[in-house]
Amino acid sequence: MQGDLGNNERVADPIIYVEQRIAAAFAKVGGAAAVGIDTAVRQSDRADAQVNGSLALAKAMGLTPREVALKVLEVVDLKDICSDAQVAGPGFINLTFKNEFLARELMASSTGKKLGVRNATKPRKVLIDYSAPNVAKEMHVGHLRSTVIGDALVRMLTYVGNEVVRENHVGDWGTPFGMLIEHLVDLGETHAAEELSVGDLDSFYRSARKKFDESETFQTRARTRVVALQSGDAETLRLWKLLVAESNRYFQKIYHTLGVLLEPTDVMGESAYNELLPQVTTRLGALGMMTKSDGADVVFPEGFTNRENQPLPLIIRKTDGGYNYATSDLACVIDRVERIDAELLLYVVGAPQAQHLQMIAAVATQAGWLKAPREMVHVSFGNVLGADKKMLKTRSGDTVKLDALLTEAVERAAKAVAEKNPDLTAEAQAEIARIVGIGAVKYADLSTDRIKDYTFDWDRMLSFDGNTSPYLQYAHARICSIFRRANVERASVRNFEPTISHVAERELAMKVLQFDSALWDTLDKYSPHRLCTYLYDLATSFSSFYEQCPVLKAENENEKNSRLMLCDLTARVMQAGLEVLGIESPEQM
RNA sequence: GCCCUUGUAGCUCAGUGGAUAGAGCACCGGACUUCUAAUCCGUUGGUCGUAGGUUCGACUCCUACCAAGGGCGCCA
Repeated sequence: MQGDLGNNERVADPIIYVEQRIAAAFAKVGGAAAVGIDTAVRQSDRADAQVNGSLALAKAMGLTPREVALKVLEVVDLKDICSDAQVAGPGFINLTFKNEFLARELMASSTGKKLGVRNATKPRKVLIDYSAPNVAKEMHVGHLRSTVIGDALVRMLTYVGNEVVRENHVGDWGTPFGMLIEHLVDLGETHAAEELSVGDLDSFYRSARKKFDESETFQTRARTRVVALQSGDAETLRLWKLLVAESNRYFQKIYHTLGVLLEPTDVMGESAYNELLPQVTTRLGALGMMTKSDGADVVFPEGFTNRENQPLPLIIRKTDGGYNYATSDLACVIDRVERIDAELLLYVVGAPQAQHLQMIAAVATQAGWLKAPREMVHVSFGNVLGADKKMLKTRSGDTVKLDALLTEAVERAAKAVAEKNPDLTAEAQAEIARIVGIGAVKYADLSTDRIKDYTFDWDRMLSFDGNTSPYLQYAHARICSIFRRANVERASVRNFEPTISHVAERELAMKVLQFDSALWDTLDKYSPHRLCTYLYDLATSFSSFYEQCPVLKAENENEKNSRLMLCDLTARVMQAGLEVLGIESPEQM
């Protein structure tokens, strides 16, 4: 996925800006030899940016890298951009940007529509499958990552101009519903609804399970009920819908607390694909892809083997004639491609499903349902671990309920707020605690590489030091505070072209201008932690600036306005960055 | 047995084929009559799991091995 300049948004990142000129210079110097050479301009700790292409090109041209670099510098025109461009070390070109150039780029970012972020070159219709809780089961910590990562991707993809379709693949069908409905009948609808509406889904499920395990007559009832459900018995469906509705109401409550965009209309439960299931078998049959194996209808996609090194089947129709999740997932692909016409299908699903999803993709591709440029991507993620390095559990060994987890987050944050800022009203404290607590949980989840497991640690995620959301939020709040003190409207400084002089101003300016690169880099890999790392760097640069560069007591009016402009832009980037991660930015803390 | 993922400082984690591998915590030492010290600045700390290979150049790409976790036929 690529960014584009065609949205009236001038590219703000000086590194991207200079890249085009450098590439042209390399082509001029190297001619045919330069084709395929990486001329990318990169961030550097020795200068504002560095160019490495000379080292790669030298051999093909029969010159030393330094000679190539000198030739490139002869050809390239950087007068308006760089104050310095030097060959260094074995043949790197170190670039130093003019402060006036940085100031112009800051203006472009400040007055642009999206803080310098480019729109997608070709906006796509993107479908995101995420969250996926189960009806009549509590949402627990296992649903956290899918929900939070999926929500962040929705926001980021939307921000750069894609059309995003959210789908919550709720587990609302299957054999457990026989016992759940019978349990509902036993309790009486009113009482059952009460129990479900207070969110005590686990005990409901456990009681049903217990009866099922202990009573043969209950088992028989449950099995009969499953048959009735699948054959569309009206009364059974009515009871089933009751369960689904109560559960969805509860999920929505959690989503609201968590601050994710999922709505009831985004629910596309497994049951939604029931009518498509027979079509999956007939279409695969018509394509000649299905074979009988041990009584079941299966497809053998290429490249998958089992324990005995035999071809591994994807079971489409079980020996008993029933369908399973593979069938349902294939129906999903058909629906998403043919009805919704999504071009990119994102599955924000745990890593253990990798092979299953690969098989689904393989079969769907072989069947001709998934054709380039349509693509299916597994956005996989690892587990949430406790301090013991095992799956996070409560002290008593139960799964951690999401509801309880979020409540505790806000409580812990409230304690910190009360301690640090007791002068605020109770209402203000509660609101800040909510934003900080929820933000901390989400940020902890988003800020490490999603592919890895991560260790859940209250103290660390709520700390104001290090790569945490409170630290980022604090940077934002401090800026808001400056404007409150100055009694200056934020918007009034946005057209002021700043003068960059202090080294800390420069550092901060460079960081602010990298928002676009950071966001696109994040989208490129569907890895929100990259944006987190950027925002943390931005906050660090700001904190350093804040220490060294007085704003309200600047030496003169120009310096003061310059710094106010830089502060406002920093705050806006921070706020926008956090927002696409699904995290709010309080104005005071 | 086959396949996938992970392995970086005492701990938690970043790291785009480029120069001297970076943060935070912890440890030690500094800075509040100051725009929020919920902060900042400095010191200490590394066989990048191991061994080969590709390359001008490897934490990064390839191969093998070691370790941890996960997956591998009718649950979803």
